[in-house]
Amino acid sequence: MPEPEPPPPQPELTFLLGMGFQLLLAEFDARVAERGYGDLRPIHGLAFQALRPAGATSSELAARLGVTKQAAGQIVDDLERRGYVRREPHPAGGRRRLVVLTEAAHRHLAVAGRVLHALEAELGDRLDVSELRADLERLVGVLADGRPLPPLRPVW
Amino acid sequence: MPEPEPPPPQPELTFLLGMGFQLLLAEFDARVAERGYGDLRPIHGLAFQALRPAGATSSELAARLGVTKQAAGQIVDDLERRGYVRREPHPAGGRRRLVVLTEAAHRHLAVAGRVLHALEAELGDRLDVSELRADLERLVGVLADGRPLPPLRPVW
DNA sequence: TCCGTGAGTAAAGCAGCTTTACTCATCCGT
DNA sequence: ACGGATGAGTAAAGCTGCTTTACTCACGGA
Repeated sequence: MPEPEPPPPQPELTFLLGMGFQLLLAEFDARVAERGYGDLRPIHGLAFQALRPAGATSSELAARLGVTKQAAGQIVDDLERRGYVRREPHPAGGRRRLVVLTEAAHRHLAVAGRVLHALEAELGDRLDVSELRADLERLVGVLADGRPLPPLRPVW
Repeated sequence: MPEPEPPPPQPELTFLLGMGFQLLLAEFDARVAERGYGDLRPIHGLAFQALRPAGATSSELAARLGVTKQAAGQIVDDLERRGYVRREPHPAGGRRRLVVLTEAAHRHLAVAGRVLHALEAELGDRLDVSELRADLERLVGVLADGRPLPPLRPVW
């Protein structure tokens, strides 16, 4: 019989990472949606975190999210229409405008944080999460190879 | 001073999974591209794997990739134009057509396999990959909760 | 024979971006 | 004081990789 090419020997590490991320994020997203935030995608949560401490301009937001400033501007437009952010005059003046979170966004961050920690705690009952976390930190450290981590993006 | 919400305590597990996947896939993709396959995206590799043993109809391919049959049809059209697959009459007749891999696709699978294993071997020199793999298998098992694993998709 | 079923195709629509091309306000060097 | 250069923001079109809607066609069985 013909022997075309060796099959992947085990579940590939790359595959497992992707599948783990996909399943965990899906579960997180479903639970957050259950709590009334079905209108927010992961990128919105990342935007909230990027804006958390004191706000930012949409150009700064663009850099932190790894998208163009036009895309960031569209995200901010969308979030503003839905009451999650406000645009305020920028203290440094110029053409800048400071994008800041509203109370609604802070409430979402609090809920999302609680959901995430509850989820990790549940996982902690079934496997050694701290070992996994330590291994992943090493993996990320090795692959980043001294460079700063790029923004987290939809991958492909 | 106001105390808005607790900051995430550590690098979140979800974040680390996503970042690990993103970095590892990017490195894999770059190395495969260096070997002359810059024209193939991850979805094409997944399609090759789904078609490997004896080919499949494009509807079967759609199911395995988790996309509509129209999307699978477009992927097949694209791969056919570029010489990675052929459409043959289906032995079971009907309107079906069997999509099979050409030698070019088998060569790509062989190259991609070697690159992936080399990459994992390099990581193995710097961290305990088998422990990580075992942890990830447990994580995926817990999150899948008895259900079959869904197709791997771009996540968000 | 006719109908149901499932494969495949065609065309339009859509989300979420990027690219290209600008407008403005401020800053800095002369 | 002035004339760029710089960087924020906006506008509009384009693009990719899908989905949705709507068919056509071949076969299989009642």
